[in-house]
Amino acid sequence: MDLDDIERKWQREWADNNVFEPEPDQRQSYLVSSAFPYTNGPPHMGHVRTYGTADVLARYKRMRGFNVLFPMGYHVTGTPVLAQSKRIKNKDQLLINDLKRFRISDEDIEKMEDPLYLASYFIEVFRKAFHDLGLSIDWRRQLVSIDPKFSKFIEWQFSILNANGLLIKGKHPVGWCPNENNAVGMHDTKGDTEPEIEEMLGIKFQAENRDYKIVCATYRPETLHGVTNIFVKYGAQYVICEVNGERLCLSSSAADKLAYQAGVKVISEIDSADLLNGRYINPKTGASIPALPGFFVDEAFGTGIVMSVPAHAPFDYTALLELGKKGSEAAANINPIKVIELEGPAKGKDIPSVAYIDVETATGNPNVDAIEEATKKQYKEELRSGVMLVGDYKGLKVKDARDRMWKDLIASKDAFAVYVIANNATCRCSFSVVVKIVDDQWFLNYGDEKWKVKAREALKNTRILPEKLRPTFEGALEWINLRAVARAQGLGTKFPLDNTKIIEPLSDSTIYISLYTIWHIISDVDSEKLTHEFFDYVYLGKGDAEAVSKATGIPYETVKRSKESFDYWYAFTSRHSGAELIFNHLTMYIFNHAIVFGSKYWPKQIAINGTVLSEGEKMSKSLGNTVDVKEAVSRHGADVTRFMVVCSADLFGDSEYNNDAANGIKERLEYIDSIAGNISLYEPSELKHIDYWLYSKLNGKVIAVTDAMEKLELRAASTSVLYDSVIELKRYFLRGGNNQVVIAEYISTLALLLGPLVPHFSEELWHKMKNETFVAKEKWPAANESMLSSKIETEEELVDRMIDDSKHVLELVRKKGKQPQEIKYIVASEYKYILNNELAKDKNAKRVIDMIKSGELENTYSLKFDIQKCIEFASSMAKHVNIVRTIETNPADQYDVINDAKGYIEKETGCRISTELEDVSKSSKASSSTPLKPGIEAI
RNA sequence: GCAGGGGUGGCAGAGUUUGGCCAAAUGCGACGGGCUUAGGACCCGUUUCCUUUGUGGAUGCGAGAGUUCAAAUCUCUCCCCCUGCACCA
Repeated sequence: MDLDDIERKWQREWADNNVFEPEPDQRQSYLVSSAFPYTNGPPHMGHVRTYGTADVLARYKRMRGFNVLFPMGYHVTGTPVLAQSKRIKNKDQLLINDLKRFRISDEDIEKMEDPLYLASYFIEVFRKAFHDLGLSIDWRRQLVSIDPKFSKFIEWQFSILNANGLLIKGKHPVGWCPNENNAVGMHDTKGDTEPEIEEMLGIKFQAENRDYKIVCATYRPETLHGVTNIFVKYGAQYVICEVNGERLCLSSSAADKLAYQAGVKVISEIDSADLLNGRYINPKTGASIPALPGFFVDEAFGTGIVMSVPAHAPFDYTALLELGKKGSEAAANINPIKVIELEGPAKGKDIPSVAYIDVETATGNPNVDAIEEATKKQYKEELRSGVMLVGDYKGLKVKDARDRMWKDLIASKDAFAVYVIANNATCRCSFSVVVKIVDDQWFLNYGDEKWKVKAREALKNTRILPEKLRPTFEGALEWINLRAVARAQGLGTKFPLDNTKIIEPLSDSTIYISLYTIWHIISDVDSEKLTHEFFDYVYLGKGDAEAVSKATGIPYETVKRSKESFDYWYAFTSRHSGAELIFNHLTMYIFNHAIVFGSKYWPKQIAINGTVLSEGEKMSKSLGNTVDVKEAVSRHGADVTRFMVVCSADLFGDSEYNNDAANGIKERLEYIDSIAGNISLYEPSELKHIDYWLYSKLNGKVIAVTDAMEKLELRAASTSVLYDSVIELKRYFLRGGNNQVVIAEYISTLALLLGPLVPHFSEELWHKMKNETFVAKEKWPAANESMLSSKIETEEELVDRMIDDSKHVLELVRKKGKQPQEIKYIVASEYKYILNNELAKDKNAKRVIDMIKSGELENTYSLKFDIQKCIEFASSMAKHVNIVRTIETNPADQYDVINDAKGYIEKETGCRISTELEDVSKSSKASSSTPLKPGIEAI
C-alpha cells in the first residue's frame, strides 16, 4: 500500500471533479471556516490541527447531506511581516538560519527584504501544504487581507462601526522604544516577549523644609500607615523636576522614563546623600520619617525611591536589620508598625514579615532570591487573608482597602499612576522598552453597553464546542473594553478617520468570513466599484440590485448573485480556531457580527481545538522540536499526519506528534487494507453467532461514531473507528468468522466512517470494495438498530472470560504436577439465573430469600426449586449484591455459545473441551458454577 | 491577584453530567514467553499488594472531612498544576 500514490491520486480526482467547489442549491448550507493563518513563515503542526479539525467537520457534514463550503484566506496585515522583512534586511542571522532550515534559497531570502514578496512566498507554501494535506477547500475563493477589495470591505465595516458611535479617541499606555520612537509589540522585542505593562502608584512625601516632594512607587498603598522610613539607592543620581506644576524628586533614570508618561522638566540634580539627610512627611499620617540607604533599591525601576514598611515587606525589614548591624542608629531605632493581621505562620506576630524570612541568615549577605520568595509569599497571604488594623479602612480586607486607598490617594492628588515594564522587555535594537502614554489613540469601544447587549445575545445563540468553554467566552465578552484600533505602522487598510494610521490587524479580520461567499463572484470587479452601496445591498439588503448595479457600474448579475450567495452561505457558519484566540479574535468576531449583520447571520457555532505536543513537550523553536508540515507529510503521509494531529485527542485536548503514534496508525490502516485486499478469499455463508456479533459491533460503532462526530469528540470517534475496528476484525477471524458478505459490509461501512478522518485512504478502501462513487460525497452510514444485541456481545465476553479462567485453572493444576487434557464446563442451573435477575431488580437479598421461602418464586416462574440450594446461592450472591446486573441469556443459550466457540476455546487453551448442564452434571465443580461463570473442571 | 480549565496506574488518556459489571477502557512503555539465523513485525502472559483448582481479599483515582447500603463519580475545606489578563498576531 503506497500512501503517497493514493493521496496524490485522490487529490487529483477531487480536483478534476470539482468535488469541493459548491454553489447554492436546495440543501442546507454549512460554511466551515478557520481563522486565516498569518503567513510570515511556513505552516506548523498547530495549523494542521486547526485546519484539519475544520476539514474533518466539513467532510462529515458533507456526508450528512449538507452543502458544505470550506474556504481559505491569508492574513498579512499588521507589523509581523514588516518586522520580518526588516530583520532580513538587517541580516539577522538567527532568522536567516531558520529560513534556510526550511530549504528556502538564498535568492528567495534576499527577495524577502520586500515584505510583499515575503508574504506571497509563504502564502504559496501554505497553499501547497493545505493541498497536500487533502483539505477539502474551495480554492476559487482564496483571499488575502491586503487585497484592495478586502480593504474596500473593511472600510465599509468601519463606516458602520463609526455610524454606531463605537470609534472613540483617548489616552493609552503602550510599550515604546525610546531609540526607534515607535510602539513595541511582541515581535519587536528580543525573544519575542510581550512587554508587560503594570500600573504602580507613585505616592508623594513632602520633604521637610524643602520645596519638593519625593515620589515612592508602590503596589501596596494600603500599607501607607505602616511606613517607617524611606529607602533610596546610595550613590545613585536623583533629580528634582517639575511635573504638572509640582516639584517632585525621583531618580534620574526614572525621570527619563516618566517623561513618556507626563510632562517632566528637570530642574536640578540632587545627590543621594542630600536625600538621606532629609526627613519626609507621610501624606496620610503626617508622621515625619527619615531616609535610609536600601541595598535592594533599583534606581531604574519605578521612581527609584521606596517607602519602607518593615512589618509587611521582607526586603524592608532585612534592609533595616542590615543597617542596624552596621551600626546605623537611625535604623536601629525604627520600630516596624503592624497594620495588617493575617492568617498563616505570621498570625498574631508583632512583625509579620519575621515569619517569612530567616533572620539569622537574612543579614550580612542578603540572599535576594530568598527574600524575593518570602515577599511573594507574604504578599499573597496578606492579600488572601489580611485584614486592616488601622486607618480609614480598619476592618476591611486588604484587597478592598488597597482599591480604595489607591483611588483616594489619586483623588487627593497625593499620588499618581506610574506605569512600568514589569518584565524587562528589550527592543530588538537593544534599548529597554518604556511605557508611553499615547493621547490621540483611536479605540474601538467594546465597552459600549448597547453593543455588549447584542454580543451577549449573539453568544447565547452560538453553540460552543466544547461546551465547557462557554464560561470563558462569557468572561471574555464582559472583560473586553477599549481596544486600540489604529496603528502608526504596518500593512493593511487605512483608518478612515485618520489616514495616517493603519487599522490594527485583529480589527480588520472579524467578519471577513462573509467575503468568502462572494469572493469568486467579484473576482473581476474593479475594487473601486465596491462602494458602500454594494455592501449595503449584499450584506444588509438595503436598496435593490438594479439601482446598485447602476450606481456602482457592477453588472446586475454579479450584484444579484453576490447577494444570493451571501444569503445562502451565511445562514449557517462554524468557526474554528485555537484557544489563544478566544480573548481577542473570537470575541471580536462575535461583537462585530452582532453590530454589522442581522441576527440571521450571527455566528452559529464556534469550535476550539487544543495544541500539538511533541514527545509530551510543547513545540517551540527554542526546544528545536518543531516539525515542518512538508516534512511530516512526506514522512508519514497526509492521512496519518492528519489523523495523529487532529484525531488522537479530543477537540480541546493536546494531541501528540511522534513516530510511534504514526506507525501505530499506519499499521492499523494497512491491516484494514489487507482485509479488503483478501475479500475474495472468503465466501458468503449462513450467518453464525460471531457474524451476528460483528454486525452488532458494527452498528453500535456507527451510533457511537456519529454521536462523537456531532460533538467533534474526535478522539472517541477515532478510537472506535480505527483502533476498536482492528480489535474486532481480529477477534472475528480468530473466532472462525469467514463470511464474505459480513466482512464486505463491515469494511465498506468502515470506509465511510473513516471518510472524514483519513480521506484519501477511505476513498481507496471504498473503491477496493467495488464502489465507484466518492466517499467525500457519499451518504454517512445509518445504524441498523435491529442488529444491535447486547446479549450476543455479552456472550462473547463470556467466552473470553472462560478462556482466561480456564488458563488460570490449567496453570494451577499444572503446578501440582498434573497434565490435564480436557476441560469440562458446567453451565449453571436455571434457578441461578432467575435468582440473579431477581437480585438485580432491587439489590434486596432479604426480599429474594423471603420469596424463596414463601414459595412465591415457584409460583412466579412455575418451576420447582430446591429451596436449600436456592437459599445457599442467594446468600452467597448477597455479598456482592451491589455488582449484580440483569443477565439476558439462559443456560441453554450459554450451552450453545460454548459449543459454538469450541474450536476457538480449544485452540486458546490447548485442551479438548466438553460442556454439560449443572442439573445433570456429576462434577465436583458443578455447584460452583454461576451465570456467566460456568464451573471449570480440568481433567 | 482576577477569570477559566484541570489533578486518575511507569507515561498518555477514558470514566465524573445520570453514584453500583471500576483494580479502572484504549494506546504506549517495561518485563517474561512464543515465532525467527538475528532484529523488526506479529502472537501469548505479567505490569498495587496478598491469596488461590479460578470467578477471593486489602489498599486505591491530589489531601482531608462528609452524604450513602454503595463514591474516581455527589457536598465542603485545603493543596497543587495549566491558560488568559489586552492593543500583540
